[in-house]
Amino acid sequence: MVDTLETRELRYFVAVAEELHFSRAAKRLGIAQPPLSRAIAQLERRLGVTLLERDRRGVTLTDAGQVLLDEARAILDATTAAARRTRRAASATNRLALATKAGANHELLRKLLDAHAAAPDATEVDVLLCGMGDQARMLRDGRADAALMQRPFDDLTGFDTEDLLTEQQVAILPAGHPLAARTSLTMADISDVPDLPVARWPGQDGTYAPGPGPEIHDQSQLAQLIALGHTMAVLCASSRSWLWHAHAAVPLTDAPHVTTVLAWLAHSRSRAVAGLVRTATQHFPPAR
Amino acid sequence: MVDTLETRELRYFVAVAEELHFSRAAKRLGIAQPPLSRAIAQLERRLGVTLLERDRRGVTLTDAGQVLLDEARAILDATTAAARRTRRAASATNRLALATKAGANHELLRKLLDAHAAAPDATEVDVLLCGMGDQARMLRDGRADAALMQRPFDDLTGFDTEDLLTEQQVAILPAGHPLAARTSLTMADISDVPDLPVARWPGQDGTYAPGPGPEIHDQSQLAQLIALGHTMAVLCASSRSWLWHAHAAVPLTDAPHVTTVLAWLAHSRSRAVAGLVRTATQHFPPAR
DNA sequence: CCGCTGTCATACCCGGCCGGTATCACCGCA
DNA sequence: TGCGGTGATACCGGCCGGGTATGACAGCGG
Repeated sequence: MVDTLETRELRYFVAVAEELHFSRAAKRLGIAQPPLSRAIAQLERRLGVTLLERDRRGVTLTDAGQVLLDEARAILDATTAAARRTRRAASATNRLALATKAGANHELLRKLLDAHAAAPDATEVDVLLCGMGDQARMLRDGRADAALMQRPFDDLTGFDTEDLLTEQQVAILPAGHPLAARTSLTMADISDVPDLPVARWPGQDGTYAPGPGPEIHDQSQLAQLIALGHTMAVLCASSRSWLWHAHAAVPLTDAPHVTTVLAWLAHSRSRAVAGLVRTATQHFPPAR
Repeated sequence: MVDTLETRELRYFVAVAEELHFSRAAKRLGIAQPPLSRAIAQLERRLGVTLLERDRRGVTLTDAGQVLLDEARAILDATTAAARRTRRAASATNRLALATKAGANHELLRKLLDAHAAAPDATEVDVLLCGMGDQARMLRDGRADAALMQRPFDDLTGFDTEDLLTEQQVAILPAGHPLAARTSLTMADISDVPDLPVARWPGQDGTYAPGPGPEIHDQSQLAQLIALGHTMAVLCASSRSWLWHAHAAVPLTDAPHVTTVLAWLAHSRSRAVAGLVRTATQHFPPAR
């Protein structure tokens, strides 16, 4: 009845719960099937709960099993994150890993880094470029100490944040398109333009929502497709910095504003992170 | 080099890191000292990091050790929470544990429970009365599924919330006191009243901030002390419901408003919680 | 109806690891 | 220079996790 879930048990359970098949899970874990069955049975006995319903035709998760699956995944992620953070704290002492989207926020990042470098207690900053919402993952799994993220696009739960810059969104169009001549547009104007379907970005699970527009992986690809007149995109105003001559940016009056924030793990006790946050609050509009 | 931190290792490390003394830690863990030393050494070898500096005159934590201590505590809490949630999911199926402060929010709680009971998919609700910010702990460690908490007093990080009721704060005074005759007060009016020092509540770590006022443990004690004319307190307006004739409540014009919120664990997948949240959003002012 | 296949559970053995006791190396101290 | 007290080391025994072999059982095709 003691509630000491060993991570080994959790690893085993997650494997079985994901495969819903003991033999496959055992192979995935690199062990034989009987020890796996025994380990799961032992876990169930210790918890006093049946986690898996095994009857003819396969294995299914019980409600309790589903709960434990979610919890176990979180715990296992936390352990690997803990190991990484500990190693980083030992090796990269007095360094700070800042995750940011590749190819955006040049000026903002420059301004932040310059301000930080000028601070008296400046720590070295390693900038980690990552794509499309990888920042949250890197922050959570301990590879980064802080990140530049965007509200309302990114999932900020579990993070503390400091607002850095709020900006309008703009439509990026081929320069020659009729809509590019307008001084402003609305969301209604740009949805369902037959010859310019809006580009689709992957969601945070890596899949694409259905739609007519092309599937975009990175910014250079997007720039190319827009210049060719195959698509258009909605981006925040600072994206203007990397536009080509073949591009046009038109403000969107009714699109939600985008706030770039400095994010870090809630309850962080890192002195380096605290220093960066402090310079950020000092060099960017402190309150709304 | 593999990053599989076993919870046993983490338990051991936390004990040593907290005691800063191998023998005491071993006694606390119920094992002998040599296996403990070996386990810690093994953990350090596997991580490739020295966590503890042992030289003459005791043991101290390295920076990396401090990082791992924080992480390990969180992970261990998560495992016990996981065990509890799993057991509750199996036993109290289709029930829901709602944590709330003892002795507050009578009307609000009644209204919420009535609305929930009237919903078509009503699950049974177990109300857990707890004192002074225990709600957050019970939510985090899996003893409760949802809680009534108050912004800005309670630490809501890690929770999703739904605002239920925003109210003014009032000063609760002895009925006979001169200030009780006023129709409104400001924070300046009530600070530093020599004969009525403001009562002190414990912080979320259980300690009291220094000050002249009496240390308060619960509401009945506070009521008694106010009625005796020994202290005063600042509470949200709904506290009027339990006032005595010997009490007087005067609105505070410049105190921050208090919002009572329904809180639950972010990323919760519980159907029961979702149902309660749905009825809450329907029966309380949906948006500001 | 009967093997055949594939599932998970059971039985049994073995080796490694965890925990125990005994001891050492070292330091501060009287 | 003993003495108390620290953590580290040496060694041993039992337990438990992992392996192989096998069983119980269901679905299925002949």
